[in-house]
Amino acid sequence: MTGIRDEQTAGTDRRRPGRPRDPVAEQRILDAAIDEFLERGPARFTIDGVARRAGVGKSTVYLRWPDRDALLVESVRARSRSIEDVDTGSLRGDLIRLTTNLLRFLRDPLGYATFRITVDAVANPAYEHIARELAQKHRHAARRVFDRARTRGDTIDEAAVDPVVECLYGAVTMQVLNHGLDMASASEVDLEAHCTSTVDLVLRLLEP
Amino acid sequence: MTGIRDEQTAGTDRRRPGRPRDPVAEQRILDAAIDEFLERGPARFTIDGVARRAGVGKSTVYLRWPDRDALLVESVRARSRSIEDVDTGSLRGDLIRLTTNLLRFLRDPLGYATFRITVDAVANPAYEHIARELAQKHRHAARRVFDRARTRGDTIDEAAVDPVVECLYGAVTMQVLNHGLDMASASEVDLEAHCTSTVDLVLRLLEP
Amino acid sequence: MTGIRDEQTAGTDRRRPGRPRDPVAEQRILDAAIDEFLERGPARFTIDGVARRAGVGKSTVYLRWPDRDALLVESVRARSRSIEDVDTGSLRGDLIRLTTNLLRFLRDPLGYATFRITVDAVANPAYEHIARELAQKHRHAARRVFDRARTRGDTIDEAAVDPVVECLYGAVTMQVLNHGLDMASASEVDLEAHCTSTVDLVLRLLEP
Amino acid sequence: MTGIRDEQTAGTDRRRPGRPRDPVAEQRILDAAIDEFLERGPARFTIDGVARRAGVGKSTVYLRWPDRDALLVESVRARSRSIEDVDTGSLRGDLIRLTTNLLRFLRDPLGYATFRITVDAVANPAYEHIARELAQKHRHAARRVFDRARTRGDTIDEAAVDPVVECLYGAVTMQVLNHGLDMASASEVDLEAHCTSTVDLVLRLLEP
DNA sequence: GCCTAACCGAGACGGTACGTCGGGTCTTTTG
DNA sequence: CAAAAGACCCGACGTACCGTCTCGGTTAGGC
Repeated sequence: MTGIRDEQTAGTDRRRPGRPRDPVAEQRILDAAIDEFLERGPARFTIDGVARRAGVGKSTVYLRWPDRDALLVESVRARSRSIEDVDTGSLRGDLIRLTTNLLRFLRDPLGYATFRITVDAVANPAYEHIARELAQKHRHAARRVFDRARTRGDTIDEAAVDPVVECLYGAVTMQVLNHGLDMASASEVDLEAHCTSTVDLVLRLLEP
Repeated sequence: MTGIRDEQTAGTDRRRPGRPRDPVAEQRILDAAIDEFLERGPARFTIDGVARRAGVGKSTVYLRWPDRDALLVESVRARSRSIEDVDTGSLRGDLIRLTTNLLRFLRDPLGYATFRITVDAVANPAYEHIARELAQKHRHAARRVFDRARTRGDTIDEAAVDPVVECLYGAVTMQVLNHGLDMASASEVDLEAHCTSTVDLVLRLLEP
Repeated sequence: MTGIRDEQTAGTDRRRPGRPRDPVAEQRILDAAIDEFLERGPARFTIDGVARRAGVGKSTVYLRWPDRDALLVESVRARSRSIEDVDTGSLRGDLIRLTTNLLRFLRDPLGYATFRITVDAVANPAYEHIARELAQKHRHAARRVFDRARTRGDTIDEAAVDPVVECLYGAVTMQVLNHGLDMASASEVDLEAHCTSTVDLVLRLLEP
Repeated sequence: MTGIRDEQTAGTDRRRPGRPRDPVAEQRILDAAIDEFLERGPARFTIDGVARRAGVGKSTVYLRWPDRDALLVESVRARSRSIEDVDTGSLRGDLIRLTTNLLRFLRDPLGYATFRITVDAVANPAYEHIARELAQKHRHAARRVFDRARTRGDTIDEAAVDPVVECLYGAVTMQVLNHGLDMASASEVDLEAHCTSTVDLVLRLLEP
């Protein structure tokens, strides 16, 4: 999946004329952007600050990203923990793992930033791309889990699959939204326990 | 619930000395703020713009709201449809109505704005108040629905109530997030149909 | 003669509501601009630098002057020695004084800057105003000198007056242009001596 | 007189190894520079613009001229009408021709540009070379005129020669400065008439 | 017929300044 | 004597050039 970053090579792998872009600068900018983001938050995230921190001219930044928002999205996207696949051997285990992963993701500053951007995307077309990408990732992860369950011979009420996934993801999101500030110090164990109980509850809906 | 707005008269109806506040200014600012918000979105919402639009000096705004975020919150809050109580005579009917209301709320620009502010509240303490208020409203609405169900003699698995509500609200939120851009033209009937099927699904979880 | 500076009160001496422009800031900007100009020259003269030096925000500068050129012109104009009237009792004395003044003016960095701006004015309309003003001043000064001569009863070839003045001013300008860099250390006495000899020469042209 | 342009062959006419410079590029750059200069003026004259216009890389420009100012000077110099010698058979005729030539030169955009550069040269050492060169040309032209007059047996007040030339050149310059904008449409005949009357006036100063 | 060196175009690089805009404060006049 | 108006300082925005640099590729003479 390509990023929002302006692509130097458009539709061709042929080398473009002129001095090639410095790949080191690219990484330095992204690193600086992450630091800037984590230190100052999304509102006080500044192109000037990123360029200064990266030891790079502003034009070098603007050559790659069209504006502040694009850099913000890209830098967050580049670092946010991806939703890796899970395979615990059972549908229940997979769903618990999946849900816990999402909860962990949302409680991480970068993950939550990604979520915020996703939320903004409904109103801000600049963010649409990253939003779609994230939604797709989550859908794919869920699909794989259920595909494996079917392969194992589990009997599943197919009509319930999509709504159940929606409920699970939604319940986790609600958790973070409603208790985000209070559960700041919740332990990993608590997270998993909560996810387990939620999964055990909705699992009944999948029985035919 | 009072607003965040600075109050001039604190506990007394006695006329305060000095020039009285322009009673019209308040409303003109709020109206202008709403317009500004709807036209330019939350990120490009500016005090300068609101003041200009309202035909008012910036300090007139700052006299009433401490900063940009406070005005943004207040103006959105003042206009966003509140979650009114529902009573259809059955738990199922109430939940369908409740869910449909939330879906409608989130699909309205101002309602969605309120949601975005709630999301930002996790990172921005300035928004904490409105976020808590909204969450509380939703919780209360749900609680009333279930209280009435108990009064009617319905047998409910009490342990499942909170998770089920969380799932319902979460599922609706996921709907808007994932299909927000695509379902722009979905009809009212579709909304209700979708909510009905979701409610019918999770309703099984409440049976003891 | 008013400057190019944006006028706050347009067509009325009535005090405007709101905080008035800080007259101190005005002067601090002009002083800083002069310093900036003298230290770095017209090409490296910078609004950022002036604002920094004056301890003033850039917007405070842009509130008064529309752009870099306007501030440059105004600051130079404000300080450049004006062509004061001279009255030595004789036409010859007056012309020597007038010519020496112009020579001194042109050899002073600010005066020369004014001259450069005048030269640029032919191509750059932004400078037209100051150019016309300077030319007019010089014309008036010469006119007064000759008016007094006529009053004293001197017989003058009227047809020669304008060309002679043109020659005198032009000769001085040529001096500065051609020897500007070399005569950096010329003394005041030298200046006057040179002007005297030129005046004595062209004075013959005024005899009827 | 050689230009400021970097010379490829330093002190030897021996062919240097490597690819020789493209002689066409040289001319294309100069042409583009002239166009750029005439369209945008000296202040907004940019190397980027010249290179773009000439269809040439920036390095090709910087290989030949050390910086923006040098290219500006060279391009103007290369095109500005040179002060050719004049020989009409009489001192009066020569001076009229000389003066008219200068007036025409100054009223031409490129000629005036050269003059502006000369004026800037007093403060900007980068322009010193072209300024000296122009002054020298003018001095030589005048010297030749007077040499021929002496050869023809004219009796001339030698002490008055230099000041008179200074006055003539100066008067023409003043003309352009003061009336530059207004006399835009003056005809060739008018120019010559004005020069004639000025020459006729100052000619008296040369009689011993 | 390669080798080497300088040129060519293209364009990225770190900088600096531009003129605009917005946030939140401060200083006047107004009611 | 507080409200209102608007100037204040600050600093980021995105753009445009500067003069330098690094590419891939071209064009000659020397070997």
